[in-house]
Formats: sequence, C-alpha cells, structure tokens
Amino acid sequence: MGRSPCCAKEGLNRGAWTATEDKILTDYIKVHGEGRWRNLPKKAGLKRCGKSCRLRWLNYLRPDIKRGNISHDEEELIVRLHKLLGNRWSLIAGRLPGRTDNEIKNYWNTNLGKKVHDHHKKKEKMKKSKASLVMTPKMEITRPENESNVVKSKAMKCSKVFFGPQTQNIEPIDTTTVTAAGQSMVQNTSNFTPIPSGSPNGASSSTDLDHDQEDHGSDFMMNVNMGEFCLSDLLNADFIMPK
DNA sequence: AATGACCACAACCGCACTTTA
DNA sequence: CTAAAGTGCGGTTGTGGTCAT
Repeated sequence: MGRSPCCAKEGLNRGAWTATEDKILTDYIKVHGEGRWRNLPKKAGLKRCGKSCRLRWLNYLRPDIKRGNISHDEEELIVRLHKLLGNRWSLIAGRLPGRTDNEIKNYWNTNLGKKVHDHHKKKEKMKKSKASLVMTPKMEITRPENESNVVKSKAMKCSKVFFGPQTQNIEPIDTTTVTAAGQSMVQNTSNFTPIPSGSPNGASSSTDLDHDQEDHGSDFMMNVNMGEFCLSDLLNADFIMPK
C-alpha cells in the first residue's frame, strides 16, 4: 500500500534548530498541546517536517527534560534495564524521569556500550585463561558476543506473554494494555524475581557490570510493567526468570 | 598554528504499529 | 474490513567541539 511521505522535503528547513524556531514550536504547543504533528508546522508557521517538530519537542524543548550529566545511579539503572530490555530505549527512558530515549541511546552508544563491551572482553579473556587450566567439554557452550537475554528490539510492542516450557507452572499473566503513548504495561510483575545482592545467584555488587551469569530465560518473550519498578529496586536487585 | 582523528549529541530516516475514516 | 493517515521507535548520519600530533 502506498504511503505518502511524512512531509514534502522541498522548502523545508533541515539541520539544527534556531532559537526562533524553538520559540515558535514551544509557544504553539503551550497553546494547542502536543499531537497532530503533521499539521503542526503548517499551523505554527514552521518550515519543518512534523516529525522533526515532534523530535525537537520530545528530546529538547519539553519543560520536564533533565539536562546534564547522567548520574552514576542513572548509569547503573540504564545498564540493568538494557540487560533486561535490550535496545528498547523508550522503555528505558520511561524509567528515568527527565531523560529521553534519544539521550539514553546516545549515552549508551558512546559510553556504556563501550564499557560493557570492554568488560565482556575482559571476562572472555579470564574465562579463556581459566579454561586453559581446567578444560571440560561442556564448558564450551558459547554465545555470540553481546547476545543478551532480551526480547529483540523493534520486534514490535509486546502485548503477549510467552514463556518457554520451563515456565509452564507460572500463573498466566494478565493481558496487557498498551497505552496511547505506546508504553506497554503489565498488571502483574510478580514473575520477575529480584534476587537480593549477595545471594548465591545474585551479583555481588551493584556497581559491577558483570551480570552475565544471569542469562536465564533466553527464550522468553514478556512484557514488563516498568511502572512498578523503581530505581532502588533495580539497583538492589538482579533479574532472573522464574523456573 | 594547522590539521586530522575522535567524540558527543542533535537530527534525520525508514519501518512498524495504532488509529481513523 | 480495509486502506490510509498518524505516530512512535530504533538505527544511522551529520556536525560541531576537543584533543593529539
């Protein structure tokens, strides 16, 4: 089915936004509210594509945007949420008040991604040196680098919950609701089992990026009620899938 | 001082999902 | 029910700033 392009490219401004454009957009949204992005530029008198306006507003002009460095706590939270959710930046951003998906994505790509990657490499090295000392055949189950136990991003908004065979005794989770903003919500989060730090299976320290050992549930699809997590929970807990 | 490499981040693009007529 | 419009999301690119040579 043919689709008209989101906006005619001719005669539209591109690139960095000027202060005047910002002001026009902000004023317009203050009066008319968000939404109707496609028509917004025309009505507001902006020579911009609607998408561009939306992005500018969401990532930069919104009054509740928190600017400045990502704190250590936020960083830890991002790492954990990424481990859990993969590249679903909007969901991750939803747990970090004032932060945008774009900001987190950028931060990940420039900082955390590298950190985690390096960390992974270190671990691989250590594993290898250990393995060369004591080598048993079944230890050679390897997984591609960076593979995580997460639902693939862009896979679609999960509205169904699927557990692998080992989870059959789990009570069915309530159906999910998807809000207009695309945030998926699950009413029941009890299927996430937070393991307190220091427990046999848990990571020893919340500052440690090393959570590889929790590669449980690699074949599950589930929705997460992120609305019920809070920062402290996430910082003090690791996630495993129920068995 | 000039310039090339690298980094950070804003903005763009295309696809997929949702809503509407 | 279906097609088209509207919107959101994640990946990628472009650009300005900083650092190293």
